[in-house]
Amino acid sequence: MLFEVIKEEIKDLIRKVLPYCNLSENDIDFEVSESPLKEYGDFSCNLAFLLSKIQKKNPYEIAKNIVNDILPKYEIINKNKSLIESVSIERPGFINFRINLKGFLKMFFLKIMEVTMMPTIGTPEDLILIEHTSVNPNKALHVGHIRNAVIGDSLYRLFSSTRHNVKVLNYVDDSGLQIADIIVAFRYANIPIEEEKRNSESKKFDHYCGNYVYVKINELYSTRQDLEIERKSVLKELENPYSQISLFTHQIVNRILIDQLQTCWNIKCHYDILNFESQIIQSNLWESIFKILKEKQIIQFETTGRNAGCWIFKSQKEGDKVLVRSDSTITYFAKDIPYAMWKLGCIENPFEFEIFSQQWDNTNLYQTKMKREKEQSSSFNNLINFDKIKKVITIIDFRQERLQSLLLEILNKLGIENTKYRYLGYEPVTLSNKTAELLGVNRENKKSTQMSGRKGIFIEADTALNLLINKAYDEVIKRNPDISEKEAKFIAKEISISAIRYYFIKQDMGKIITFDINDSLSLEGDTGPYIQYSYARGMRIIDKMDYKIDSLSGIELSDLDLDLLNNEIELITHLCKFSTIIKESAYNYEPKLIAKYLFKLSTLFNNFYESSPILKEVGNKKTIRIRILYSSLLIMNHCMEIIGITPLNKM
RNA sequence: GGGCCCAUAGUUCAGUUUGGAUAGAAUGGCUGCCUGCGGAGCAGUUGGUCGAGGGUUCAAAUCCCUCUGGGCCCGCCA
Repeated sequence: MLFEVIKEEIKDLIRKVLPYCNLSENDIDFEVSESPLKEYGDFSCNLAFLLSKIQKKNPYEIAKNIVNDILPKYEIINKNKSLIESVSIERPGFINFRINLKGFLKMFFLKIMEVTMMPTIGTPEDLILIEHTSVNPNKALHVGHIRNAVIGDSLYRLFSSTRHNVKVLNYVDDSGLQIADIIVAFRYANIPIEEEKRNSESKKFDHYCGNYVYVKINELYSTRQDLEIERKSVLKELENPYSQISLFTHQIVNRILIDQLQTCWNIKCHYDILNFESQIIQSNLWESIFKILKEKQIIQFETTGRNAGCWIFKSQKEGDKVLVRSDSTITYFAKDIPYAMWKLGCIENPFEFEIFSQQWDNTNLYQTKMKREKEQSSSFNNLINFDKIKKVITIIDFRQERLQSLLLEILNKLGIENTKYRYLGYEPVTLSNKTAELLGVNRENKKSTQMSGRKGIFIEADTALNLLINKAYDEVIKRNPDISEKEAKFIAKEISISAIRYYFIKQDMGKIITFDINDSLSLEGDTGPYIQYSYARGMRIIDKMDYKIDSLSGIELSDLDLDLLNNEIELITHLCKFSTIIKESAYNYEPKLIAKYLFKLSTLFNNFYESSPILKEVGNKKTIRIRILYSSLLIMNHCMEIIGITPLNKM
């Protein structure tokens, strides 16, 4: 906040210079940025470089002219009121500004409440829908799914804490091929529903289905053609919600889904609504949209060629895409169209909302159900106000990017304003060679290995989390020999959640993450636990303080008191960027910016901790340091909340 | 064949959207620092022709072109 104020002041000053160069504000798009080195002052402006293009003169000469002639001649800097202390020029033509340090620090301590406050960006009126996780309900989540969930959940936290109204959706494909495979396994391949020998530690049904049943049935398909035929019939029967198969499938899906959600809840992900694909099919939304697509001639019936007998969409860029097969069943892609339109609120909502279960944060998780007669209808129907939807964000693997752009193309042709619809793609998580070898995969000359549920090549999310918990538990016991087991377990779990969430959030979404079961699960360095540790150290000081200060209300200080150490100034400067970072992160949908900011903050805080003792300090110096301490912890707390890291007082 | 993404220190990555000054972290290696508010830490040191070549520019890791290497997508699978 403060940071922006200073930047604005410098920009204002530059704007006043412009007329003397025969330019107006609209002619030129100059920039004021932080100087990379202290010797160059605090802020730099690139105006002279831009002018040199227009005036065809040396940028250094132009800068010299501005700083030495124009600024003093017209008394543009008001020394008494300004935070700008001095202006200098540097080759090859930078105009550098040094701010008045004492003035800046005074302002910080005066406005400390504003600096540490979470900025408000949205209004509760703006409804944002975020869809994430959406894992097929036939297996346990693997580490790749965690990336999706953590990105989505952090965005949910980011938008919620900046005062938006956010609802989180989780799409459950309970009528597709993957669940059909599990059903075939149980019904036609004599694979028992209950695991007979519990030789694995896990008792979770999703692990059994993903690790054994799904892999086994895929092996069987290659030798038993009868099973392939059964799969087709299962798929067909799933379209009828009252068939025996559908009812059975419903039970199996629910068991797996609950186990999957348990994993997500374990790492503190929040959801609001489960959207079952079977419900979308039942709603007959597709039929009405199909009709419109035909009427508007957005799709065509193919009579010749390899797609003969299908309804297809001819995309400008992406070629032909089948929506309705020649046997009149609809494709996965086609099902996405009504769902997207429902999310955007441009079709009448056929669903009501029913409680599915409670979740870890004591909120209700709802599921969509077909609307019943009025007198029976659920009381949760205003869960989503479809008129207020401002943004629909879908977090997906980059591999589905093509389908998403096809979807946007169709929405566009339907005349739907598709700027509200935003898909956020991320590159997948692969396994390092060492980790792949542990799973019995041998691929030489490869940098990493793609995970595959079908082939059984994956690291389960629960496995990774449990490994971390054990590792953290050992560390907690080592450091706190007298701790109760219950507390140690609690702390170990919080540490591992922070480690795993931070690990998946800090990296750029456009980069493949190569997961290594040993190297990726670190508790030191640029990690979540490091951040928690810094926070815990800070909290320790507050515990030991002989008196408590009750607020962060601003204080006025004399120049003498503001003789701070470099470490302290650096920390304060960083604190002042807080709201700027939050805004940037929300604007660009980039939670990683907050992770980066938070890590730097922790590092600066640790420096402060090492170099600026508080408890043994006295007088104003102590007051100042306590305020730095409090504001640091407060901002750390805000950022941790967004990443989903629990602040700990002890670890 | 068409399209998208990636390549920066031994390793894992920031920085590329919006060109800017001496390319930053973490980790590993080496060296220090606990009678001090917690050593999951701090300080120091080691380590880089920014995949290659060309172009634009006062200025290129960043923009443009070509090439190389790696990954993904292009199903009547989901």
